[in-house]
Amino acid sequence: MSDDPRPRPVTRADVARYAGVSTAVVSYVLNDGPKAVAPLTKERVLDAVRVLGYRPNLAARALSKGQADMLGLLVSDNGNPFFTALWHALDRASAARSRQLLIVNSDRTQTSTSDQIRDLASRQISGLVIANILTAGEQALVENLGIPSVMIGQFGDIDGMSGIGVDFVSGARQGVEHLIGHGYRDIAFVGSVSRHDGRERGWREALTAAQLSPGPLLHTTFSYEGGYDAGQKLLRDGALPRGILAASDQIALGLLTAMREAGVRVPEDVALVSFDGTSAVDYVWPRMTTVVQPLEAMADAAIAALVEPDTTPRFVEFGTELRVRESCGCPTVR
Amino acid sequence: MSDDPRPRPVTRADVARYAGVSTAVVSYVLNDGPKAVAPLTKERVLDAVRVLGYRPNLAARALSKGQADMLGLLVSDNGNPFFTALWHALDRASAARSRQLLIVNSDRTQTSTSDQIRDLASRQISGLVIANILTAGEQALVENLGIPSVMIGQFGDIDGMSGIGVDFVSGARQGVEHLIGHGYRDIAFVGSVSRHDGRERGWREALTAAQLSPGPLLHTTFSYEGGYDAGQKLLRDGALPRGILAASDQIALGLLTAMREAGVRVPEDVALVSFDGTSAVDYVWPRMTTVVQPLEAMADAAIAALVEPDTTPRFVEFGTELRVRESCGCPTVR
DNA sequence: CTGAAAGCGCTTACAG
DNA sequence: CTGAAAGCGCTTACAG
Repeated sequence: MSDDPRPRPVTRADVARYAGVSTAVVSYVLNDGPKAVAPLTKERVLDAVRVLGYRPNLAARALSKGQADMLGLLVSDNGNPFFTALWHALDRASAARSRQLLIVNSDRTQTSTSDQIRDLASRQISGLVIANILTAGEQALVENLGIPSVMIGQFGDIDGMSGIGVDFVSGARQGVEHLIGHGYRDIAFVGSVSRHDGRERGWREALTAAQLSPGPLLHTTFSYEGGYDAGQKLLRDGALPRGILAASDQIALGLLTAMREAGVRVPEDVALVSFDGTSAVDYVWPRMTTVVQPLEAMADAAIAALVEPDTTPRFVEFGTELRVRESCGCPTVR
Repeated sequence: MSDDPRPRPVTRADVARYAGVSTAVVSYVLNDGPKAVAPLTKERVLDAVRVLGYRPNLAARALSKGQADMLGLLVSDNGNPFFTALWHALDRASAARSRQLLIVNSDRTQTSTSDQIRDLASRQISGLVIANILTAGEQALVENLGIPSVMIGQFGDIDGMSGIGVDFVSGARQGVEHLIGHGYRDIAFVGSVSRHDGRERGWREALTAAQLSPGPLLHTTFSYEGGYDAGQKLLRDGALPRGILAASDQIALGLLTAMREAGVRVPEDVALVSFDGTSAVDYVWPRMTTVVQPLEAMADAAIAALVEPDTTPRFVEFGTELRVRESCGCPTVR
């Protein structure tokens, strides 16, 4: 906290006066347009900017242009490591394009998601990254507001909206095929209830292709607790599968804990492969073999879609990569 | 992405026209001042707002008031779970006071911290939370800009700036005393090189008070890798301590991995206590006994300091709480 | 209690 | 190539 009153900031008018030009010219120089400026005049203006330490008032610019150089980000759970990693990647990508990210967590019980969207709109954001699932009404609101938007990490293409996704089906298949490669024959899937989640389908496809019958299928929440509960259920039911594909790292961590508490060894008794590739699964033992989502590339694509908008909605799908550690039964490498 | 052109938004003038009043009156109603409005007039205005679905343009308001209802947050590493948790808490706290958080990561190599501070200032933020260490120049810049600011999670009081901290000394003492309570006599500390970090002092004090001589002291970086390296060094040096206080959860996770790789059992051979209390240490085995920082309360205090500014800089220190799990040698509870 | 009007600091169509 | 001026949508001192 400062005792001094806020000093009167340097404005465009000060710069214009110092450089002996009009404020319009200052704008032309600073924005590289829309008019050309004579080289010498330009020099004088830039000099004035430097000498006076001028910084444009971005609120004024946003008002004038009807648009701020900020992008909104709607996430559903900023406590979840996957969203944290996603945010991190989006933050880098937007910084690279000189955009500020305004993050809004739809977890907050006080404010409805619709209100949060309207809030962002009233801040004049020029684009919106949506990292959670919207209701039809919320989706319509975004469209009505006319804010360019892109969904990221969703279960698939959603009509009328641009999206960035990952090939869940082949990613899950990669993971299951690796487990099959270890010689395991009964392989379970622990994931969400959504029928749109390709991971469940990928799991089923891989097993069917190998002429194995899909093992236990458990639906749970996308969290550590969800994985823990699912693990306990598997243990209660008796017939433990030899391998498990978890739909997220957090679920896998919960499964790991449940197994350990029951004295079931991973990977000797049950092998695990997770999905996401967040750093959290590198800190446990055994380290998790995981299907990695290329978050950096996905984030870049999302920001690019907003910054260089293209009128037609597009859905871009990225491939995944299997990162082999020890939880699947592979030997330790370091 | 939407095909429609951005619709012309409803403005204050539309509301005024619909309600049959001046735009000034609309402002008085919406801002509850500075002038009183007759109850019936107020009703009409609120009705118009509702009917037209009016939302104030916050860029215009910010320009007019010279201040946006946004707070800046300067963090040094948004990939670090501790900062993530801190951000999460600050996000909640600022939402509770209807402020948006504008986060800036000083990790980004492209932009200097000073430029990031100026960027935030040009967005007309009304306050700044600083979660990293500033140079004297950066600190002076913040003061010159006249932005109310508060440092959080620092190593102690910094003159001229408000701060929110934690009692590192007594927190570390709590952790070490717990290890001493287990009967361990040689207890190491793994932390940062900073002489301002009270955790090292707390460790020393606790041992001295118990008439024990401080065990190995290792300085490393605040990261998983830093902990891993320190662990390897301890192992190389031969004489392993019976207990270790780690200055952060991440360091402790690194130590845990190093011990495991060497076949050293935790807590049977070496007991561990960490500092921070992030959720990451609950997912490993053994779960980490940790000195918890009250992030929610700290975040509330930080935001409060900015929203209800008080002219004189103050330093507020919070206490910590020991969360006992298994890494210290205590029996499993669940 | 209400309104007309100036002002916040930008951008940009228009005129020269 | 440059400038005078209107306009963006608010807030608020001033007048009534």
